[in-house]
Amino acid sequence: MTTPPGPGPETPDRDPARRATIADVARAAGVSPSTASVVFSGKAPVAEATRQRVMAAAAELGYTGPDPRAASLRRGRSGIVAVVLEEHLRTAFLDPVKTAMMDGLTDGVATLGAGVLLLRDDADAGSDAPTLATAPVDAVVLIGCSGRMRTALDIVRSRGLPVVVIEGDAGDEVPRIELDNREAAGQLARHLQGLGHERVATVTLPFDVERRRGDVDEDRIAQGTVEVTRERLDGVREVFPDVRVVASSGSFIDEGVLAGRLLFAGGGTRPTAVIAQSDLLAAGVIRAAEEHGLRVPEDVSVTGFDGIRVDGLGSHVLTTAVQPAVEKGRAAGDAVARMLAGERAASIRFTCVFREGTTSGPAPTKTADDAPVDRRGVGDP
Amino acid sequence: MTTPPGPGPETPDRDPARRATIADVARAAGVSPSTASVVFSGKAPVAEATRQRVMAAAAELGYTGPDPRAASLRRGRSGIVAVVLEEHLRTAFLDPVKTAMMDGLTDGVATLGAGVLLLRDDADAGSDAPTLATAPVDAVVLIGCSGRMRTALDIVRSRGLPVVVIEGDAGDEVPRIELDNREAAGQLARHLQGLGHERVATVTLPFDVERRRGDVDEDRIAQGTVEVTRERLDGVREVFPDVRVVASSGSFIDEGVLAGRLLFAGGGTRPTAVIAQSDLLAAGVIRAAEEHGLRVPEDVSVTGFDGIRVDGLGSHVLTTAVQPAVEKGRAAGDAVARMLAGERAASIRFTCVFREGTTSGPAPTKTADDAPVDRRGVGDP
DNA sequence: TTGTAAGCGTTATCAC
DNA sequence: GTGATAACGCTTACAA
Repeated sequence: MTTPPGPGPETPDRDPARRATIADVARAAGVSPSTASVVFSGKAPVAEATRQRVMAAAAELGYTGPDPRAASLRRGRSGIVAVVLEEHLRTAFLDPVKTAMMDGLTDGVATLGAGVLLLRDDADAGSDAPTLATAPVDAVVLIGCSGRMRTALDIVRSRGLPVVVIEGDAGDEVPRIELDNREAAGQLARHLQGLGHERVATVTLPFDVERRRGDVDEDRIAQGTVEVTRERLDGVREVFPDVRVVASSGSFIDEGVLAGRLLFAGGGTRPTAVIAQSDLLAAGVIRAAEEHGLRVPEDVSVTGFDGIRVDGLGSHVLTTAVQPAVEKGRAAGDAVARMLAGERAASIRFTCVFREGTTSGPAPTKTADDAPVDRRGVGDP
Repeated sequence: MTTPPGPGPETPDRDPARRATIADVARAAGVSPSTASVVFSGKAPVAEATRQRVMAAAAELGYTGPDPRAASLRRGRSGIVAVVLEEHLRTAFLDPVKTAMMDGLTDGVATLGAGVLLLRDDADAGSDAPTLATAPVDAVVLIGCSGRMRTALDIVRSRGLPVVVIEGDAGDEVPRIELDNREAAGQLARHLQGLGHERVATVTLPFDVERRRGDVDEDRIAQGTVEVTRERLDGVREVFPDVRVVASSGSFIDEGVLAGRLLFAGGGTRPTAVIAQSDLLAAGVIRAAEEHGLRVPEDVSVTGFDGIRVDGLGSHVLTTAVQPAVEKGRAAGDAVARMLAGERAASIRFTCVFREGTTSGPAPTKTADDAPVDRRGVGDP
């Protein structure tokens, strides 16, 4: 009685305003829902004739495949991996290293059949944007290591989601993808030492969420929460214990310029070599040096870190530690995949490759107590 | 009978290996599931005492809130908006305009309580990554206008998802966010015309998915599928109908360099002004000009498009059309929000602002039939 | 190869 | 303010 004897299956017993469901399709095709489901998932063999009938019915009803929401509830998987960045997207993607990493990551999770949901670690109570606490994700990748990462980590753990950390320490339970920051930085420092440099300064990434610029004292170093910064600094200090430490507020060319001005314009003794903790910072330092009439590498050597292509470096080739950024991302994706498969993912430590460029050279022979003359007098009143 | 008289609620009638559900919490708290649900959603008033009991039970059971998958099935919303990019992520995020747009977009969708899922328009059958066809998203934002966008559009429409297009034409049904490309380009051209330029070339974005570099003939222009490219070109041709057209394969400084070399090294007559369709291209053109010993703007004027900050431009300030990239993204987010709310979102057309910089100047006075001498002889054998 | 049936964990609705 | 009930749309043992 509920099904009026209409002129065929094209008059099914359902509200036409409603979207068709797989049950509708099955009914129209005269098969069971499970068969229809299998036709779409391909998880079991189906007779070709049956398949055709189901597809035809689907086309007829405008059914375009299983509702992902229902499927993910049933399967217990959403096919989405959250990536938690510690900053504004614009900022995150300004950093070529992060971009490369993201690329590897999307690759990595794609093999697992997942997509990447961008999340910020400060998207909290205020807005009702999907947070780590509410997003339908299967796993989480944490990038960076700000203080807020602890919060993120707590949420993730209480949700019981697999998690991988890139460049950060989340305890032994959590697999991490890291770099031999200390060793690579040490190598750069030794390179400069071999060239005879003694008055060396280093321009670092931020030490903490405050991201304050300028000279840094021991206290702040000790209290720093950003692992990478400290590791790279430690590597340098092994070689140059008394290195002057200037912090930037982020990995940008402009920040490098600011730090460089501080180093070169200041009245004190100028360094003959600057070890920047990123290529972008290094590019800025070089620019600042040139602003002050200093030649690179004749008057001052500058090294970077990352091994990315930096625009605006002119003909310089940066002496730097090349890190496998894309691979790092891919490794994170793989680790997530493994955890989702129930395996235990191990932490991975990647190795940087030292690359000698044209921005480092022999230390200038000392003429006086001071550094080379500022040929353009920019720093003078 | 099913609940053994254990020593209290901490011995609930459930498999302890399973994650607690809201039903478990409700049972432990001695309330109904609906009440427990309301405690978490806050969608209805609950007595404080009840609330406390539920929260306590949740804490006890390690329940951290509703399962997003189940909630999204029930609600019919996943809180996720897909963003379809026409390229590799790394490539997409290399483009400052896109990054800025993405930023605005995440802002825009956040007001709606949604996150952004990154999708590529070629992530198809091959892998089983979540595609437009299978991702649990509430709405879709299409960026760009490659040929593959049509496919994406078909999928989206058959799924009945709200969709917004940024910089592309998807028919009148689909709200779009666009720019006054033609007018803005025309303005730049008139600016150069006013400065006396006659031999003008333009370096364009790609015309089609092939992205072939080099001089372009009428046929290819006519067959071009990329709206932006054509619109900006049209604007220029209104003023300079015979402009030489050189296509790049993307908005990159390097591409600008290649195009610039073609223009400046070639034996033919050199342009006195180059209208690049993006700031990055313009930066490359400038670099190429300087390679060839040409001064900007004395020997050749160069204009860009976008108004982003370009690193590596030295002291130049680009003459360009400044587009409101972040606003575009936010507008897309807003449009999606409106559509999700059942309203009909209108298309929006943003306006660029002409900015005169230091890279454009009066046309050099003609000395011979040829362009200024290549002072460094780079182009000579 | 196909069908039956039992959920997946929530939340909207409505009655109390 | 709280509770019973019925979906939401699908998948997958298991049985036939």
